[in-house]
Amino acid sequence: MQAIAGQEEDDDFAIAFSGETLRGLKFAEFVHEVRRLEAEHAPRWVFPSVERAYPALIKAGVRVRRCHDLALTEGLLLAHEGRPQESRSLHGALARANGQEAPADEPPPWAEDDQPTLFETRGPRLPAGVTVVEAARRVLAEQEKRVALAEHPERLRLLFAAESASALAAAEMSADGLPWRADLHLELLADQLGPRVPAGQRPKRLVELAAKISDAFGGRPVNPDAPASVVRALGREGIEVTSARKYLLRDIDHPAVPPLLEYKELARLHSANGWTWLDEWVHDGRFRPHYIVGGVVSGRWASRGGGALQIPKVLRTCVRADPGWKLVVADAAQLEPRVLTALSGDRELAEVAAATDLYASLAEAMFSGVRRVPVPAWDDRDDRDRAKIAMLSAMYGGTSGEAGPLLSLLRNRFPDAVSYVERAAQAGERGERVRSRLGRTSPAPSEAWRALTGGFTEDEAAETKARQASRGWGRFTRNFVVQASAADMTAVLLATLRGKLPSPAHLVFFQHDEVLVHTPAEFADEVSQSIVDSMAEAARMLFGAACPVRFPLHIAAVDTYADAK
DNA sequence: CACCCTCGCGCC
DNA sequence: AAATGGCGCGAGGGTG
Repeated sequence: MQAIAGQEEDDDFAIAFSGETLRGLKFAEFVHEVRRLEAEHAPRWVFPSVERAYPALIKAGVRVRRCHDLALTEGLLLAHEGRPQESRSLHGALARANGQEAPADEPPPWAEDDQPTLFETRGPRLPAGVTVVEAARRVLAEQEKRVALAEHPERLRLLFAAESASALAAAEMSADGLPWRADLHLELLADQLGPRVPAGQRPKRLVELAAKISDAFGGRPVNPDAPASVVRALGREGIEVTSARKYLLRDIDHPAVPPLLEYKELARLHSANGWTWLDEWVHDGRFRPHYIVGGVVSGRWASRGGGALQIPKVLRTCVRADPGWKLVVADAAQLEPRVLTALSGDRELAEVAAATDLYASLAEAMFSGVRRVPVPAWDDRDDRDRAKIAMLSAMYGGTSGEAGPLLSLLRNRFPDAVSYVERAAQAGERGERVRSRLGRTSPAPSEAWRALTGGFTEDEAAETKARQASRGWGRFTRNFVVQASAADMTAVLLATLRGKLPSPAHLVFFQHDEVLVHTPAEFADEVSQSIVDSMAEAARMLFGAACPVRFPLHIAAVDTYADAK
């Protein structure tokens, strides 16, 4: 069963279901109808945009199980068809369906200066006389035609369902919020930075460290917040560095370095997650960031405001379950190399991936039987680290340091897996697009890139620049096939899990390969099992029942996020 | 003053 | 010698 829901104009809403269309509904009536139809029929709701429409429904106390997000699917389809820059909104898609020029997209809701009303009412309107239901129906039919033209329509349909469900999950997570103990956060800030100071001022501990740094430079004032100032100060001491980055400073023997490193760490805490952040982002014991589903080209999520996907490890102690509840934290162990294994069908590597610690197992496969020559540079790293470098180099395109020889070894041992990413890299170097397992498609390189790489030239410098640009895009497409397929998998995982969770357990956080569920303690085991089952289903839906690759999870039911390892 | 860029670093 | 992918954010510092 399918229901179409959208905002007609200004304050009027419409719903089409089972041959009937209700028009001119006021918001309260609309909410009532959505709730009723959801309870009686649990239809697949077709929304012009979940991101724009669903938060208002959640706020009104209504949640739905299934949906089709026309904007997200339009974006995926456009990318698949090689025109990712075109409008994905309902009016844009309708114009295209009618063979007209699509109007420009309106800004996304998170980029708007003032609060939108209930649903989005601004931006280009549908043509006069066209209702939102008619437009949605037309675009939906058009999408189905376009999907049918794809090489793997069934994979795209799975992607659409997973991405649409992810959009529901994202809106719900924003509304529910991540449990966050502001009191513990405040304690931690006072502990490390000193008493609270007004915004724009340096906390006591940073003032002390800045003084120490200046003293170590002979009393001349140095601004540790300004990298150039630090570089100049070191220069005066006869130490030449190209920047003030942490990894460079670490190797310098100078009395200013220890306080500088400590300053950087605390200044980061202060500016990124200090009192200002707490005031702005944590209310009523919840951190409520805004997630953007598919906000990254590879299909990963992005977030706007609050740095939701960069919660520093030191603050995870503030993420605590409510009394009587638990946080079930699950992360997919080494997801990307496993995805590569499944994508490439490398049977040898699949055997390696049977182990929970893939890199340790890979080290065994790569280095047992290799006579160990005592090379000094190799002695401070163990085999597991080397195996990891080899694998990451395959997935990221790294060649520096010892990555080159290690990658060669990996290629000899696992030619199927390595050639999979190398073919993707070569396609990128030629300016071709590549696809994930379910059909997420990389954008084509820019015109500037084509101009740079396309010409023939005698000029050696230009030749070098062209090759650099070409290789750079190859690294992007090489990584894209893995990262985007991992995003496919976690989208399916999220969609499946969302449907399995026992009420009132609910998702509260998702980050690339990790989910957090907030649940009454007595359901924690059931929730853990739901996550395991969802992962298994996701693997089967992406790669088929015969795929031998294991996708193990680290799962823990904890009181605080900091306790999950 | 707004705007835009680079740097540096947090996360995966 | 070099040339490891994807992000968001705040501060500094320059420009108009």
